[in-house]
Amino acid sequence: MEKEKKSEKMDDIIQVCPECSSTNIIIDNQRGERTCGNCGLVLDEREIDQGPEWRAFTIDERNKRSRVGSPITFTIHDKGLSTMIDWHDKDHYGKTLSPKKRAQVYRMRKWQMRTRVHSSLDRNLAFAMSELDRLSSQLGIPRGVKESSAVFYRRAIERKLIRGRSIEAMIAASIYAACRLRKVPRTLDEIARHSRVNRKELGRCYRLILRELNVRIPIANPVEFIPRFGAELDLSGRSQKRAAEIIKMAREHGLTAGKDPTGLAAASIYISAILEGERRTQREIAEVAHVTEVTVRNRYKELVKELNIKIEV
DNA sequence: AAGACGAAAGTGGTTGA
DNA sequence: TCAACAACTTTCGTCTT
Repeated sequence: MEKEKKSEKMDDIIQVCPECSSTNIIIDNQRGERTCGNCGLVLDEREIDQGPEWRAFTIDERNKRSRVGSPITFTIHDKGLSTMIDWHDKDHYGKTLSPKKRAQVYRMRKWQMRTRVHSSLDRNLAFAMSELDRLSSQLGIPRGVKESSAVFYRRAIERKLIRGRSIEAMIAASIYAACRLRKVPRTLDEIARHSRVNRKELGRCYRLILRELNVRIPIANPVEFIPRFGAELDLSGRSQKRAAEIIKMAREHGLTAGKDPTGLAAASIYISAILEGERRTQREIAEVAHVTEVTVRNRYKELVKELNIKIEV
């Protein structure tokens, strides 16, 4: 019964394809596209996902988890879920409320405000989230990672780690942790530069988060830096791929332990760029990798020697 | 003149007693 | 808590292209 109603409604929405006037329109909820099954024309790229909110494994689960309300997000201090009581003393027909009702609504509003933003925790969160917004947009951090940062921060609050530390520092550390976890490498320096927190404090907060929240984050893999550095140096995909291969070889030879991953990435890029005939100077590479020429040099000497790579000048 | 190279001294963080 | 330690940086003079 329900289902029939729904499909009827769907038919209303779907028109004929303007290109070939076929009615065979395919809806791809995964990609959020509507395409014509006949000629392949994409009709609409931003179809609203009408599927359930979460993954469901049984039919029962699927029915229970229908989509309601706006999607929740961790980046708004109350996850976007709190109720709003509007300030007009009117009911929803537009009639003025009786004095008794009005007093009641007034009290409700008052408590609403008190419980919502005015508790110290939420004020903290509200401030933290605006800082998160600012930082992540300056650093160009993708949405998913931003959400992870928010989750870290919330957990940090739960464990009472914030008191006595600056919100800015903890937010910055949360972002760094999220970046590491989600493999969107940003260095401590980069984050420190955009926040008012110095590197040292940031590092301390980061380690605190790791320890107190029991997060295991794999050590940064130099390979993850290659696409970003490569793009900044305007290197071809071939060179980047080759650089990644060099890193892999280096790891097999046990050359990566204890070394600065950005330095390794820089050295492998230097080598691969030469091998692919796209030579970049050590200084250029050192600059985008935020290490010194000397480090690039040392690493690359080491790699060339240990891996028997021959470089023609 | 710019880039590459390497030595020497200094710095900040980790480790083990 | 402190010293030893490895990795990295800064600085600078020399060599190569």
